[in-house]
Amino acid sequence: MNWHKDRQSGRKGYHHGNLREALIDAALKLIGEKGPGGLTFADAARAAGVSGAAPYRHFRDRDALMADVALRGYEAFAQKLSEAWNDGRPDPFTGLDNLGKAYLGFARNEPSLFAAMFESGLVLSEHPKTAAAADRSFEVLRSACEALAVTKAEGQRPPALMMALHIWSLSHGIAALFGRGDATRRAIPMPAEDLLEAAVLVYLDGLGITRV
Amino acid sequence: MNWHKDRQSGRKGYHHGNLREALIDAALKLIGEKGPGGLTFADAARAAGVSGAAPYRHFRDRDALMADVALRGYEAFAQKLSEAWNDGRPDPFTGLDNLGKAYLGFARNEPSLFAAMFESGLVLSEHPKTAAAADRSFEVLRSACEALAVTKAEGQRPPALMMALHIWSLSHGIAALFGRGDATRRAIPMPAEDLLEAAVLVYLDGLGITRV
DNA sequence: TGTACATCAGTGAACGCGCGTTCACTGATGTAC
DNA sequence: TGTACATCAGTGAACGCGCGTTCACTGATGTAC
Repeated sequence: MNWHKDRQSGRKGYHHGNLREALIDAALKLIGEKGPGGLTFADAARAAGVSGAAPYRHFRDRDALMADVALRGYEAFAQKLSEAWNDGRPDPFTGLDNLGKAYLGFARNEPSLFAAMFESGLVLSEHPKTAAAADRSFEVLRSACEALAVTKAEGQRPPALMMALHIWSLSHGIAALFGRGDATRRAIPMPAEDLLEAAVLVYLDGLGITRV
Repeated sequence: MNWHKDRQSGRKGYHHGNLREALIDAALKLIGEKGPGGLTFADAARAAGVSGAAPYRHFRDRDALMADVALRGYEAFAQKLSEAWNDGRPDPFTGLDNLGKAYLGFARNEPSLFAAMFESGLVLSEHPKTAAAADRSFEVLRSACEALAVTKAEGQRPPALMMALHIWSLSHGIAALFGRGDATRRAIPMPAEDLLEAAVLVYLDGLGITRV
């Protein structure tokens, strides 16, 4: 057995084989344990089982590693949101509701990715690939709002961009304040999902968008 | 001159006289420069012009210092919000609008305090005084929502707690995503204040609360 | 008013530690012929 | 099919640095008498 791969460490010997991915995984675990500020290059190397110099073959510095973690985060996020929205099936209202639940679910189930994406102090304009992935996940929300807007007669449609920014802010605020998966969550007397669902219903009502 | 106080350093000689406050000020500056994660005990001591051991006379550890900064933050925040709300004068709608603007203004003008309050990873339940101050600032928002709710006939009034949580989340989401005073802000094609004002109007409309 | 004393805020030197970064190196892999 | 060589991923030792924390200490302040 064990011809090509060391099953214990996941290494092939001198060469790791997949260090880049291993460092990202390690970073994710460290962010989960100590927050985005607790991520160090040395720690990630240790967790991946390589020497402290090895990460320099793959990332310029700690920020580049963080940006890559955030990139994975945004990609997974867009995926989850997209699945939840499901092209507005069975109907846009249900779809948007699922979208909101997916947003909160992501914040709760992937607190490390969420932190890397939104709380690591990354300047997105310095990491274009990460910024593009972030835009793609926002695009899901935006097209959902588009679909809801067109349920209204032309001329009375609210701007979908505004709707999307409103609902994004609402979801994000609830996730950041009340929907976390760690000890920094603030307690409220209801599930975050219910809070969001109620807010979105009231908001859509205010726009005159109601279930048929 | 200079009988009691060294005007240059703000010190009285061997004894600093006001080290606790000086450390909080220093911490605030450091958070502004390097983010909440960039705050170290040693740095704060250096900025306050004392030896590295001196802070231990006033704070158990770095977290205790951070909690005190956040406490000051929440106190200032409650003050600003309260002034903006102005007991619902001239009318609750204007008051709530001003309240929202004050929220965003605080996030923009006091990014260091804002970060200490919401992004430092502080566990509020471990710092009761800070938690109490946070509650007091939320209370301003809650009583504003109460005042708006009672403009509706009894029996049709939305629960003020829910309203307050919704508007808080919305304000917080907009502040965190689009309303920052630093490079981590995401660009949108409108002022954050306008975005929030529009959202609150739509939301109140959805609750059937409209200006008379 | 003066003096002796208790209190306590801040000193500065010391310690161990972990981080970031560089460097010449070594060993595995793939490929040209 | 075999061999020589280029490539390059990862090593491990080294460096300077700054942090957290402890310690016996010192000097300023206030107060009891």
